[in-house]
Order: sequence, then structure tokens, then C-alpha cells
Amino acid sequence: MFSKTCEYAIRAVIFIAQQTREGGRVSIKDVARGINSPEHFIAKILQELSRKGLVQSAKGPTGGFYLDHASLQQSLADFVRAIDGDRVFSGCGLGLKQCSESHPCPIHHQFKSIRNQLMVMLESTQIGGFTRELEAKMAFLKQ
Amino acid sequence: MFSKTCEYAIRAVIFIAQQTREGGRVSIKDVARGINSPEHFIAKILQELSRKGLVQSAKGPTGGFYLDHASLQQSLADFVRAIDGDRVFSGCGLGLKQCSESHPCPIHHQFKSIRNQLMVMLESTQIGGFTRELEAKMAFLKQ
DNA sequence: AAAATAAAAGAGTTTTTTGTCTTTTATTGC
DNA sequence: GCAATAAAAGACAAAAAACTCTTTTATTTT
Repeated sequence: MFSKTCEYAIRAVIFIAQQTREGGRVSIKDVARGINSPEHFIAKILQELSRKGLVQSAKGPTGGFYLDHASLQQSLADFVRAIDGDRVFSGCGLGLKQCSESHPCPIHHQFKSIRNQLMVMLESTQIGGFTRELEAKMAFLKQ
Repeated sequence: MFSKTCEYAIRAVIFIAQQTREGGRVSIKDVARGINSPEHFIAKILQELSRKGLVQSAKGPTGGFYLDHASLQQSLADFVRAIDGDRVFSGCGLGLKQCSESHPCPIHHQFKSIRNQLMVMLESTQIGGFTRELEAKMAFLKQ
């Protein structure tokens, strides 16, 4: 569904949101440990998200990653779009470039419905909304 | 959503179903032209499906690919499973190996619902069921 | 100012996926 | 039996995705 990069990105950002809920910052090392991902790989991904303004970072001692008020309210869809683009939401299920309402592939309409539901779900889910479940160990970000 | 291999596979099999609806066979060349795919690549894919008994083939002059009665009734889900496995239907949205009902990722439940709908859709769609739309040019397999 | 810390940047490597080319095997029609 | 046809098989090649390592830059603390 999503690229590995995107999976790591979402897990990382949810992790950062939880870890920094009372201010503070979290280092790449801790993120990598917290979501069980390759350290340098997740570093690259967070750099990218940082450049796009979807996560915040600070260098030096006491530095690390965190989310400002705006970032905390971004939806999962925003992060997915930033990493994987919107092929997830609008690409043809059978890979046709020209697939559209007026030139549909055989499963166009069925797929459209599924993809729309996926999009609604991702649009309506805020990245900062999982903290409680994670605290209560009712949800997990690794293994 | 699906691998390129799987996209080609589905398009190819739908094409074969349509082209051979009154008996007869269709060559790899024609399949490749009909769905606009790399000839040798789709050949590999059909070989694989042939080995698994999901499409039928015959060598030599008058040879080619076709679908027997059983294959025509297979669902899209069967072909997807044969190529991409069932990660599409059951894999974790965030890539966690251990994600499950009792050890869920934060979006486990939401994803499960979407994936189930995808599965129901693919299970309830027969590969041989698109012939009419294709004939009427209300659906397309290339461009 | 110097040392320590932590992200940013850049340049790889490895693995997987996608795609190509050549040879072999089976079947048909003459 | 021979030539032609078409799929099967196997070995490569290219591109993309996933991952690693090293150096640089910015910041803080002492």
C-alpha cells in the first residue's frame, strides 16, 4: 500500500508526537530505537519531512525532532502525500496512465470507491491523535 | 497497491478472457500489444500463472494462451494472491511484522476495514466478467 | 574559544523490481 | 521427417527502492 519509506515516516512521526507531548525533543537514535528502523534511513526521511515543514528539528545539544502545533494537527494523508505523492489516492489500480472517468480501466469504479474510503480515513486522522493509545499500550509502533 | 507485475497480470488475463471468449487462443505478442506491456515481461508472468494453473497455454502453431472454464470463474483476488501473495489483504499498513488484533499498530483497525472491503471487492469479481464492457468500449486495458 | 552533541548533507552500496535477450522445447502442418 | 510457430526457460541488464557510511554544519555547554 505505502512504500517502506512512508511506513517508517508515519511510525516515526507518531512516535515523535508521543515522546514530545510535553515539549522536549527526541533524537534520531531514539526514534530509530522507538520504531525499530535503520537509524540513517529514518534520518534521511525526517530530513525530507523537515525540509517540507512537516516536522521540526534543532541541531546541537538539547536538539532533536519535535512537532509544532501545526504539525501535530496534520493528517496522516498529509504525510503520505509528502512521501509517496498522491498515486495512492488517485493512481489507477491496473497501472494505466490514461485511466479516468471517461476512459476507465475495467475496475476503475470499484477501485475509486475503495481509494476514496482510504483517503477519507487518512484525511480524518491526525498524527497527534494516537498518544493515549500508545501510553496505554493499546497500540504499538514496533515489532 | 499492486506490484507492476500484478497489474500486468490482471490486464493480461482480462484481455485473454475477452479475446478467447469463443474458443481460440491468443499469442503473447497479441497480449503484449493488447495491454501495452513489455512482451518478454508479460511472457514470464503468464508462464508463472500457467504453472499455477490459473491460465492455460499450448505450444506450437495454433498455440497460445486461453482460459478454461475453471479459470474464467476465478476471482481477481485469486490472481492477486498468485502474484503478490496475500500481503495486500493482510499485511500491516505500517509494515509491522507482529501487527495483530492483540498487538495492533495505531491504524490497525481502520486499515483492516479498508482492506476487507478491497478483498470483498476482489473476491466477488470474476476475471471473465469484463468482456461486455470491453466490447462496448466502456472499459479499456491500455494507455 | 574549545569540546561535545546532534541534525544535515552527500556519496556510496545492496537488494528488489522491472524489463530484455537468447536458447530450448513442444507442437503443428506440410 | 522438416520447417515453421509459439511457449518455456534461463541468464542478464537497468532502474528504483531500501539502506549505510562519512563528512559537514549548527548549536550548546563549559
